[in-house]
Amino acid sequence: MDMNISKPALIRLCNLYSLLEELSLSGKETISSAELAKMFGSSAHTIRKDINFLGEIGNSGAGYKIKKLYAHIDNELRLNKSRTACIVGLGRIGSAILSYERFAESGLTIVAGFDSDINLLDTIQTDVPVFPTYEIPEIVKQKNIELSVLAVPAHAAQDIADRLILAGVKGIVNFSPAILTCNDSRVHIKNMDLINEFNVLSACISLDEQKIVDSMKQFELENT
Amino acid sequence: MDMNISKPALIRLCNLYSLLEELSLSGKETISSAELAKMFGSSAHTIRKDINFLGEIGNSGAGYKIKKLYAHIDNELRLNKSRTACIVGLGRIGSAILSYERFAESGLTIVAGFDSDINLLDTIQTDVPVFPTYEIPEIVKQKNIELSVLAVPAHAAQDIADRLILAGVKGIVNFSPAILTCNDSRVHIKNMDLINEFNVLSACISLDEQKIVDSMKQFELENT
DNA sequence: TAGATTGTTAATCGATTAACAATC
DNA sequence: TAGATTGTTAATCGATTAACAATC
Repeated sequence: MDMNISKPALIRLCNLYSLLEELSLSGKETISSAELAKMFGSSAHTIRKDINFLGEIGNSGAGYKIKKLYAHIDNELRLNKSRTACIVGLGRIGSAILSYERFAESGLTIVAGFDSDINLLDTIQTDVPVFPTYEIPEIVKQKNIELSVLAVPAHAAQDIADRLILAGVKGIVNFSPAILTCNDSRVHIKNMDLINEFNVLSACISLDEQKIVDSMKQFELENT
Repeated sequence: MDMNISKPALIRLCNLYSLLEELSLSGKETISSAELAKMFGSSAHTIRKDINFLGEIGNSGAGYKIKKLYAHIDNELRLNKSRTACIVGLGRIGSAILSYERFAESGLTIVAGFDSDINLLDTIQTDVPVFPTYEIPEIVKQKNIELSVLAVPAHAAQDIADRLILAGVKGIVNFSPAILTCNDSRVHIKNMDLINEFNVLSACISLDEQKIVDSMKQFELENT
């Protein structure tokens, strides 16, 4: 496998993976890059190129065998590898994720929840063991936790992230409004702040609106 | 303003915007592109280029005035524009978002929740008015809803998205596992499926691990 | 075989980085 | 003024798209 796969390509492959999972349940056996492209809103070129990052898969001239391609991506990107994760911050969002059923199907297991509020830890209803935040270093090492969700207030986010990383966490999905950074290239952070995402969408809409206004002005100018 | 701003640049500007909001509260008045880059994990070049997409801001040679830059981004990207949003799917994630306090600070107002389960609508505790899913076309038009969160099961996602778009929604934040597509370039969709994000992180970690294994093999090869 | 479709190289496109003149 | 820092053009880098030969 080519190691220098690009980030966008890697993301597309993970999306493809979940699409193939669905398709394999539908009974369909083979699929062409053109069909996949249509379902994806990308191009057949891109899909073939992405797949080829993972090395030869064969089937040239006859489309991809869905189950074979699925297993190939699974195997090359090690998506089947089971890893353990924790949730830090058990407010509304955090506790919703804590009891998210879909983790079971994926290779991921949530093995711990953390919160700084001891009363909350005492009253929370969950099957997952929960701990006070100060036990992060101990528990993360003990349970060999590699991934974490961060759902704490902005002011606490970077500090908690630093502690998680120090304890050995390699990947963080950050729902808090703080933009986390880490200069260790082996730690991967995905910032997904809802308000920020809405701001991006709102800006896209505003730019579209502006384009319409501009083209109307242009039209007037040409017709006077 | 240059209309052809790139998507990555637009996202960075929205991030910068929320960073500037924090900074303006800290009492600091001026900041250089180099300082911003450090906080961001990007380069000073990129930051200056991004800012210049929005047109002249002045202050050449003396850093950026935090409040002025904040207001400038706000104004040019119309982030201050108040828009209305709805949440479709009031399960754990959806209802957590429904009562997310931070919306109040942003220009966004959640004006409706939707779910197909009538019993749930009857018992849910919230100040936001809730409606059955089949009322989407009516309510979206009536309340002029432009943005939506989608937190429904995968099998329902594309159908609901189509209905939202038909009724006039221009931006969707999709928490469901389905990868939504829409060929209308004026509709903006952000897919943020948690399992998929974890898969991407997991793949990144696996590739890093593979790199280490490979470099060890290389080392052995060179020393035999 | 003929048609369809992949694999892979080449060409284009776009974004980031570098450099430096203009400016405070 | 001198030092610092932006604004903007040019150079590099990387990703996507196109093209076509290889393959089923």
